[in-house]
Amino acid sequence: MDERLVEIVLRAVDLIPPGRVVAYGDLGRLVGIGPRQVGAVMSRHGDGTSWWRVTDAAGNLAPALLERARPHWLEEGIRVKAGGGGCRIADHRANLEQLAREWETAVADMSPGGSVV
DNA sequence: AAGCTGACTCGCT
DNA sequence: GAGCGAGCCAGCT
Repeated sequence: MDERLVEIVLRAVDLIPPGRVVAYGDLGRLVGIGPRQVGAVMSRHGDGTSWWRVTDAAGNLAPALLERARPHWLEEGIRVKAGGGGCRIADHRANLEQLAREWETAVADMSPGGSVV
């Protein structure tokens, strides 16, 4: 796992606006890696970012994380599914095009001249 | 080197 | 909508 890749992933997470959510897969497609790799990065370096804005395609998270994420969701006005599951990602999915744009800018800013992905 | 594991996703039932 | 299986990529034993 390239540290550089880790950074651009974390940048992408930071760009997700409060009250918005994206799926691992979306993030993965954005930066050019697989969904599980996004999860792997988050697992190792997720602390220090708004990791609760990244869920699986169904709006769920690993059980342990669900507990910690819920307060954040409530605070940001992200609706959660009845039954204590995850959040309603379908109602809060971030604008991926806009996210992609901002992400490119952020990455370009952090690494002038380097080749990404 | 072979196998297991995981903060995933998709198609089928 | 929920349960299952297969595909997926990296990292660790």
